[in-house]
Amino acid sequence: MSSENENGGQVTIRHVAARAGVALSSVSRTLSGHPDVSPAMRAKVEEAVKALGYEPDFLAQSLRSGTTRNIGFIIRDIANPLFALVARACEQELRRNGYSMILMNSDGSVETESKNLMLLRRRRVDGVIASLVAEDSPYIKKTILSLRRPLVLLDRDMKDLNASAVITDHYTGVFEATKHLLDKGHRRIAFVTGSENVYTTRDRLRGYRAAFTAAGEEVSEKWMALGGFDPEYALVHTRNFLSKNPRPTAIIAGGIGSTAGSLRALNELEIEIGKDIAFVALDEWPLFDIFRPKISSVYRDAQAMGVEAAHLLLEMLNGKNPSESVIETKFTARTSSEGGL
Amino acid sequence: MSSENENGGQVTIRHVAARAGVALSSVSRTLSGHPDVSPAMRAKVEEAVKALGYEPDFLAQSLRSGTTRNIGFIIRDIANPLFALVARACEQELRRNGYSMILMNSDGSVETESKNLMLLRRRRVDGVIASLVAEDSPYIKKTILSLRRPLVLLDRDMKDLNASAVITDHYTGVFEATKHLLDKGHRRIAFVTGSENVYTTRDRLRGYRAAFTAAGEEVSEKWMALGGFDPEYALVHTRNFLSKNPRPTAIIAGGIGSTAGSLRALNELEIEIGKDIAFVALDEWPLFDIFRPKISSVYRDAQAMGVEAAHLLLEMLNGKNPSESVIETKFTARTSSEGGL
DNA sequence: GTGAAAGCGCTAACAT
DNA sequence: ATGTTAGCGCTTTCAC
Repeated sequence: MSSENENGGQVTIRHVAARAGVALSSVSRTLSGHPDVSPAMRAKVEEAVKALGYEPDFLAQSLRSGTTRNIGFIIRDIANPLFALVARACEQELRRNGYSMILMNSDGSVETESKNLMLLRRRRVDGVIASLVAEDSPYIKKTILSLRRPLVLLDRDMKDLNASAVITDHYTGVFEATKHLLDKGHRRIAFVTGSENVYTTRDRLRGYRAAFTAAGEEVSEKWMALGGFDPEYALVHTRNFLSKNPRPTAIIAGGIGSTAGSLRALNELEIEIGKDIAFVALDEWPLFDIFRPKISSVYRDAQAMGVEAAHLLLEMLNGKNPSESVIETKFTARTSSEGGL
Repeated sequence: MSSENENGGQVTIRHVAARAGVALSSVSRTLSGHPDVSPAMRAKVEEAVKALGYEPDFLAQSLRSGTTRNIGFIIRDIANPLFALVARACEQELRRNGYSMILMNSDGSVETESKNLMLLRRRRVDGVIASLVAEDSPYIKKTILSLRRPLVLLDRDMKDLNASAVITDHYTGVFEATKHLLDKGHRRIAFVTGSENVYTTRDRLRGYRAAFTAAGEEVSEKWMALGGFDPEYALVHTRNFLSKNPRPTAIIAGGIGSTAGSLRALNELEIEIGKDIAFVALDEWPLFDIFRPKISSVYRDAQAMGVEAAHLLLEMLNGKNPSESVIETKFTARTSSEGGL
């Protein structure tokens, strides 16, 4: 089973050829399933391979073929449970197709993200799947263009990139959630999430605004805090909203980090969701189903995102043109969106 | 910035040498900071590198040097929030030291895990960090021995492996948790978690048993369900325990998956933790702090585990001998461990 | 201080 | 059907 001989040195195709008493190329042909190989040759080579525990060197094969069967996967933070689900499904699907995943966190920094992309380029990955920190950095755009490898974006919308994308239909879910609140009579509906330099926020915002318009109500910038996906940002701004008079009667938190921050602020101030204030979370998290009170949410299938991303990339690796795949969202009203009025 | 010329072909050290009018080896020397390089040479080479956007090929360097600066990271499931924290911290730390992480999920299968290890070997990773599915598979052990690369185990205890390990002192935390319950008067304390073929469970069980012994009480196998870390297993066995008469007055769930399953069963039966039954969770999860009622827990610092794992591996890569690093645990009593009697 | 050449492990084109 | 050879992009002797 070992691919190293007793000397500690690696067993190469050379050793196999020597032991079998044949040429290097014959070993290579046999192993790669070339048609022109006699049964006698096959037997000799297979014996030697087994006896020596030979194992082809992926590195050497890569240098030769120009293809590594490695895929770069860049996200802001693998500890975000949504990304973790995407990553798991994606890795499984890539693995089934003979690819490995190089994981890199961009830590919310455009600079780190850019460095990661450049490193993946130097590592000659066959493709990249990425959830970019921001869409509006010319620096990132330049780095991406220099990749010259198939790219799949996760929930990002950028022009002139020749990339595929898995995008979420946030609009529908957020529209329904906002409409639900408006129908109940809420008017001061705070919206706390990351900034508009990612499609995720823009599409959610579109749904939020559209629901107000459909209800014949004015939407106010005053109740929007669109500055960061991290819990700290949501904590600070939720706190701030709640100190106002009058304060919001409902809160929509976009993403798991924002939800965590918002709920922390509410806890701190001993404001009960589903009673003192209505609350809706966009995206769900582990043990979501046993959280009490039950949280009204806009759900999306993160696993499907991962599988789709892998498929889109595999298609491009097979020469197909870039394309888009849309993941749907579903709003479900539960206890947390009651009360508040 | 691009490392490809207008022909779409890769820019190699050859092109740089040609443009600078020098030998290949001189370019290599200049770029690798060799001392014997004249300022004139340096200038010529640097000009050519910049003009052509040359970027050394990691693959070719790897083949030459025999070192890839890639680390394999194998876990059961990246979507487990604890592993996700470990992975994030580990990736950051490896990246800071010039290494990349190849992520593989073993999906709870010894066979997948073994295949993953063999693939990492073929990919010539410089080292492996792994949280193995089981310690008692001779097949896995054989595969690991054939790796012949530095290995760091996460919360696993295996002999004759020449591996480093980050292990958790579950004993202390679980002892305190069990003692806390015993002190309150609980005697039927159910313990639901994964099987004893991993150190994690064995060390927790040791703490559980020791607390009973210290209290002069007998521990009963009847209240142990040590068969799987997945929520389904915990769901089924918690349900089963609760159908007994008399039923347990307290439950300890080991791991996030088990906790999820147990809590689901309790919800289903409308048994309130902290009131109808006492509950302790081993390990915490995202939004744990805002979960209500507040859950009594045994906490460990997952980020520290990731950082430690990276450090232990880097040390071995620097020729040091394998060693162990211990992560402490801390029991905190909260609302959920009240009631039940 | 610089260049020429060998070779890391592999595959494919070209012989025979 | 099998062997010989060149070369993927790089670094490192070894000459000069």
